[in-house]
Amino acid sequence: MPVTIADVAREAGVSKTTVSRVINTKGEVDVGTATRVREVIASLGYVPSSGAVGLARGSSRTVGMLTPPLTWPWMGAVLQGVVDTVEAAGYGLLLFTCNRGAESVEHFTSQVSARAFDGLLVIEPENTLGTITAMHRKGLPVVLIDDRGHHPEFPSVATTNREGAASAARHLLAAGRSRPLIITGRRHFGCVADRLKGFLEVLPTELIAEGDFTELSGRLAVERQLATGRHFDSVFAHNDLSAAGALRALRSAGRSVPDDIAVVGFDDIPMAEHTEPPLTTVRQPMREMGERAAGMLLAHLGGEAAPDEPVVLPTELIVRRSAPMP
Amino acid sequence: MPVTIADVAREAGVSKTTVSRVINTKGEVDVGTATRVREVIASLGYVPSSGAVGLARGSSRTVGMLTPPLTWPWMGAVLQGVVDTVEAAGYGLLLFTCNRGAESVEHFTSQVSARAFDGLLVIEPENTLGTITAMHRKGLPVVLIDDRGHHPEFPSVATTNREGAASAARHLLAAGRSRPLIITGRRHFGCVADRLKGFLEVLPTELIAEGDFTELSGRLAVERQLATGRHFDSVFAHNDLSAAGALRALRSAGRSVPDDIAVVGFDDIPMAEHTEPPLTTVRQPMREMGERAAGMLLAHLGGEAAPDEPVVLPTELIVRRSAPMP
DNA sequence: CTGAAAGCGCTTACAG
DNA sequence: CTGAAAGCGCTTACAG
Repeated sequence: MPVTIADVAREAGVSKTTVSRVINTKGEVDVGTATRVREVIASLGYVPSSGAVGLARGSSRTVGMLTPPLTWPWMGAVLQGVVDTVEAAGYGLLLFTCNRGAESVEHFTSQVSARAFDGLLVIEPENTLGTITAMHRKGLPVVLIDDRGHHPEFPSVATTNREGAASAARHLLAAGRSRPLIITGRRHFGCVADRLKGFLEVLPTELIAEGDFTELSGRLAVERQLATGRHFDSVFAHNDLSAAGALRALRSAGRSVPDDIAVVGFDDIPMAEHTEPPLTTVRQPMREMGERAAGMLLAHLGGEAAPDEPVVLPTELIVRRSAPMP
Repeated sequence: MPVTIADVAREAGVSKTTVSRVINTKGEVDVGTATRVREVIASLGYVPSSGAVGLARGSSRTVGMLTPPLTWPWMGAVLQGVVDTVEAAGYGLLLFTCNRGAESVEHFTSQVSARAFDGLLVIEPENTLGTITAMHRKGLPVVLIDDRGHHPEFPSVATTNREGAASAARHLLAAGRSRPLIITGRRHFGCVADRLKGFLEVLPTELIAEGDFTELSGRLAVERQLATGRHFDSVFAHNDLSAAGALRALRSAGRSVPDDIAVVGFDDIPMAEHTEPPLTTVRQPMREMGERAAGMLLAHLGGEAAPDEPVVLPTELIVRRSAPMP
């Protein structure tokens, strides 16, 4: 039903080969012929079938991306960075999410989807790393975004978790805070260990509550700490969501931020500007991470060797009112 | 290099036809043969090439999605709804963004990408509607998400903008507010006209400021209104971002929310829970919209007739402290 | 229950 | 500068 290259060829009175050549501007073609072919293409509204092109060329000019839930507050930025980069290179982006746990990963792997893309971008695969590694070993180019501490055998891009946390600690220290409460993410994440280490090296404390990156866990951590009656003068939360929870708990308890207690988060999600007071936080360049990861994958597909060291992008301390400049 | 159906056939001592049959569980196959083939598939790690399958079958089992910037606060929810639905049906999702304006739409259209998908999901195409309509007329199934007032010739899913705004007005009225300031989005959006109308029918006012859905525009609208000295006792913002701006401006000016001025937003983005005070808002079921739109497209691809009326999902008033129950 | 062969819509040496 | 033909990896009537 749709118009094919054969239709164009017939209409223009040339061979399919010639049509293909003008489309891909490959090899010499008579200027007159080329114009005529182009006119026919336009008038017929011809668009090459990507399936056929991919089959013939042996590549799909598409990259896949496997993501955690898209409702995570920083996913939009990463995704935007990836899409921009991929699109600018004339590639397509095939999106997968592993919401439904291991089952959906199986699905993902064995689906026709495999080989629908030339390379794969992965964010925080959790229980997926084994599968991904297997695919990588079979020859699928893979780049990991925001490695959380599993050091995979493929390239990855990360941020300076340790140094970022250290900068938060230095900031609090400079503001005269000496008894911080740390609200971590799940301990098995590599980034959590790094942030903990970076912070503690600068500003040691034994007030450490394990959270899970949710607003609720931040709120609970502060409530429990207040209940113990043990003094603290600041909070360092491992992400902005739990920092927002901490802010809320402090306000409910009648503590003033930052006068009584300063609060620093991590991520700089859009919400961080809008909490009360606005949140001082360690910014992760999520969009840039998406761009870099996509760029690395594309370069690899283009034949460049993959870097064997993880690419590490710098964090930046964003100072707002929850922990102002001293 | 990768293993093909021919490799499997050879290894299992059968024809490609038979392999294809066991993969697609089509036609009768001897149980023994089937098991053997499956073993070979597993041991070789064979995965069909989606390009070849699509070419042979004439469909790609992939849907495309054209989106505005992914950093918009409610995009994650829509996208998640779409991905879940599409994945559950065994389809892939190809993501496109029209960041770079008309040029990127051209690109999008004429790219190999066209025909890489069987159907297209579109959010708020702005200047793209013409192109999309043309593609639709050529036979591409299209579903529009969150129609903003261009009533296209293809199916769409929307929310009850008018009734949602009316519910906000009734809520303010019940709380004894009679002088609202309305902060709209761009006037040429259909949803803006609907929200304006729905609100004004219940609670007329001549205090109307045109905004553009940004935090800044909400802040400025309130600042200007305060500068005029004209009294107002509430704000109805056409989205949560500008409502957040309004909250900030009111706080800076020393006005108490909700005591002096009640504020109601629209959308219920994740941030709405975390403003100070938390925002009363008209919730749009973004995730459900994504699910429904994807479901409609899939059903259409499956042969069902497209509904000729837009599907309209109900909004819901979420009451928080910025405009509490009377 | 199974296979040989044609065909899906392209690209790419190979000839000319 | 141009074309005929083979081939990419599948599926699908058609025969048996």
